[in-house]
Amino acid sequence: MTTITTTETAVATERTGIGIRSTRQRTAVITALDELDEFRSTQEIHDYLRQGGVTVGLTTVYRTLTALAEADEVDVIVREDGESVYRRCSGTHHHHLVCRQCGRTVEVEGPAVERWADSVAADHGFTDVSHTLELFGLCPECGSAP
Amino acid sequence: MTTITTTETAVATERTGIGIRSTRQRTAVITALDELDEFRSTQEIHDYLRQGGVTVGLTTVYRTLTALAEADEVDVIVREDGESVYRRCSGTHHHHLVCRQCGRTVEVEGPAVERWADSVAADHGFTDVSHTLELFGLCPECGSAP
DNA sequence: AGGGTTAATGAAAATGACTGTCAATTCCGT
DNA sequence: ACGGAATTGACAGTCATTTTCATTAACCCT
Repeated sequence: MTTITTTETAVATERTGIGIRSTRQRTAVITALDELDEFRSTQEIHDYLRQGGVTVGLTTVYRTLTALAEADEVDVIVREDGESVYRRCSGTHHHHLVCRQCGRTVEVEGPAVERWADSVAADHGFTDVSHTLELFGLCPECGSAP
Repeated sequence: MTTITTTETAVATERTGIGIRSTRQRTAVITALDELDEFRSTQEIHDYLRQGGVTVGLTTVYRTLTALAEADEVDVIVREDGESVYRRCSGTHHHHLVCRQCGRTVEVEGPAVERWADSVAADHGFTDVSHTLELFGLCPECGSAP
C-alpha cells in the first residue's frame, strides 16, 4: 500500500526530466526500475507493477520506458532475440557484463575501448561515432551448475 | 535463367557446412548474400531473390539465414529496432564500423578489445563469454553533406 | 537408374513485441 | 475550483519471426 505523496512525484519529475508532468504511473515505473535492479523487459516491469497492486497500462509502461531511455535516464540493451530490456544505471558511460542465464549484471568500464573505437573510426574518416558493446557469459553461480 | 549444376550445389554445400542437404534455395540465398555485400534483412534478401526470378519461400530464407549465422558463415547484427540483418564476411572474428546513413560497412579488428573483454569477464568469474561490439557513425561521404 | 527415407520446403496461421488511435481521465497553471 | 493540454489505457493494427503440417525433393542404397 504505497501512498504517493506530492513530494514523491515532484522528486520523480525532477529525476526523470522526461515528460512535462509527473504522474502516478511514471513514478511507479521509476520505482520499479530502482527495485528490480537488473535488465528487465517492458512486460516484466508491467507484470511486476501489477503484482505489486499498481494499476498501470502496458502501453504506458512502453511509452515511459522509451522516454526514459531517450532522456538517458535508463540503459537499454537490445537482446539477441530483438527484445529491449531496461535498467537504471549510474550516470557515467559504461558497458555491461550480463549473465545469459540469470541476468545478473555487472557494470564495467573500458576507457581503452572507448579510445580504440574513436581512433578506428577516425582512421576511416567516420564522424559522429557511437558504439555498442556488451559482454555476455555465465556468472560464477550459473556457470558451475550446468 | 540459371541452371543449377551438380557442381554448384556441391560447392554450396561445402561452403555452408550447414544442413545435410544442398538445395536450390540454399544456394540462391548464399549467392544473394555474396552479391548484396552489405547488411540486409531477411525480407530484403527474399525480395532480392524474387526480383531475380528465384522462387523461394520467406520461411526458407529465414531458416537458411539462421542456420548460416549459427554456423558462423554470416555475420548478424541486431539493429536497434530489433530487426536482424545479415552479411557475408571474412571468416576471422571481427567487428563493424557501419555508416548510420548509407549503411557502408568496414570490417575492423580489435585484438586489444578481445583481450580486454576476456580479462574483465574472468575478473568477475564469468565463463563462456561472448561479446557484441559495433561502431556506428557517418562515413566521409555522408558526414560532409548534412 | 529407380525407390524409399527423410530432410527440406512453403503457405498459412500463430506468436509476440511494439505502435497507433481515440475517448476518457488527470495534471497543473491561473 | 476551472479549463486546456498532456497523459492514460483498452483495443486494434503492424510487422518480424516462428510453428504447423502436408507436399516436395535430396541423396543413400541396391
